[in-house]
Amino acid sequence: MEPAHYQKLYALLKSQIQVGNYKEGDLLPSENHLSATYKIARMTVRRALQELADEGYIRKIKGKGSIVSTARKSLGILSFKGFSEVVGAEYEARTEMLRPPRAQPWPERFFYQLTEAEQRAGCVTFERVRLVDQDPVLLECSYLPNLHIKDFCKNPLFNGSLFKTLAVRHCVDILSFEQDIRAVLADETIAERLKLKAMTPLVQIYRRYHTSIPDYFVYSLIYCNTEKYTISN
Amino acid sequence: MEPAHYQKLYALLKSQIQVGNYKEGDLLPSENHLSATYKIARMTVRRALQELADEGYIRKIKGKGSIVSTARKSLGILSFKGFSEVVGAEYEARTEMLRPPRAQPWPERFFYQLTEAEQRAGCVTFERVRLVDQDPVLLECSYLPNLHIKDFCKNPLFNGSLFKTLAVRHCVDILSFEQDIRAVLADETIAERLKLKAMTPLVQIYRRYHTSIPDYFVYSLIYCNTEKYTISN
DNA sequence: GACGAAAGCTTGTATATACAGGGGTGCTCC
DNA sequence: GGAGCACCCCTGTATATACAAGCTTTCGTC
Repeated sequence: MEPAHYQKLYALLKSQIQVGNYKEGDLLPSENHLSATYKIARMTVRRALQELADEGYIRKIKGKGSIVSTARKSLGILSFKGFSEVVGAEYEARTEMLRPPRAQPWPERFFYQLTEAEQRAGCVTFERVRLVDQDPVLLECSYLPNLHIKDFCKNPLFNGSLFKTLAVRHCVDILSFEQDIRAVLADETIAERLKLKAMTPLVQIYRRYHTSIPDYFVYSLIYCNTEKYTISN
Repeated sequence: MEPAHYQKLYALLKSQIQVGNYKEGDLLPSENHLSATYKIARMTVRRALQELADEGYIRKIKGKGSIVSTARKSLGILSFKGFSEVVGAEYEARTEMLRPPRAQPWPERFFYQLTEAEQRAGCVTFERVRLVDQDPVLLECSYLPNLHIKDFCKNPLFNGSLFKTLAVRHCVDILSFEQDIRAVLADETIAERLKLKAMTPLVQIYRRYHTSIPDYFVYSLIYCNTEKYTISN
């Protein structure tokens, strides 16, 4: 069945934002303008804009218009926050690719139960470290079922972002996630990667991201050193 | 200014659900029925129901109706999940009040920056332990600014739930929260409360809950033993 | 020139109406 | 009695219209 008008407009505007045709701070065409342009009722346009606003793609201001806002609303993407003594300081954050994307079979005893289709497809996996002020504070291993992501390994990540890469190049949108959090002691492998003493307490996070494609999930295993910074979401 | 019709209907239905006039699984009156009862257009009713659905109070089913669903949608309330060997087992969860609610000044060096109004009002604080299968796994210290919560300390929590107490008795709704997560080693005090060895890694969570009252926040400091269970949200 | 009112844009709320399509009930026909 | 169909109630989508209210610009008056 064909998608509803409001869904088509929603998808259209969203993709334009993601690709960058509308940039952060830009004013979207007004509701009446969109209504006239696409020959649909204003209430239908409003419905599409409402969904964009709910997901944080735009911010609507009465009397003014709809403003594009890249900052997705509370999808709980990990971010860091300076702790106690360093509050207010400025950070330089950087991400390093430790192990570039490669197609391979899933690890044995994966941390989430995989469907048979996922199991068969194998996975694309890579490993990144995030550094704040030269300190490695986060180790992230990402796992994507090798489906819907043709040629993923052939190019570097779009803007250095996995989510943007999936959205722009593969039409896969991250909608939400579930996560399991534990506190663990660093083992030698991780201690070496994060340059810390063994037995340092770390936050370990298993994540399963839900996408706009039914039954297509993206997985991450994350280790965080929270001595100097906390994890916020 | 008077709230909009859809907001009034939204608030009315929400409170009826919270109080229990509509129970989980119940069918709400149909949109046309509500429209006729309250003499407002069906589209306006739909708007109210849409908000309830967005927040997970109801689940709408085409051709059937709106079903009340107590389980709030992903507000990220902490829940536990059995880990590896215990997946599938059944748990008996219990909460114990270690230190009952009491009004007192705020602790020195509180983990979130307080406004002057909050500082002046002082706080109501209490401490609870959550046990799973007799094991204490979570220690939660809650702090509420002593405003809008008259006689909070005089009665036990409604249904044992802080959020339900605030909603039903004080008309304060929890809308969202921000949190800071760290991994720490248990000190002696906490080790004793959670009956574990010192130096066990714990997940420490600072939370600030946003409520339906502007500038009114509820705070929690949480310690979790994640040896056997993980934290999900 | 400065200030203020008015005009003209925007989004927000509300209504009435229409039709599509899913769910459930019950009836008819076999 | 059972399968299938018709009907009714429900939510989903879409439209046209109206007015309220916020923001910006323009224009006119002082």
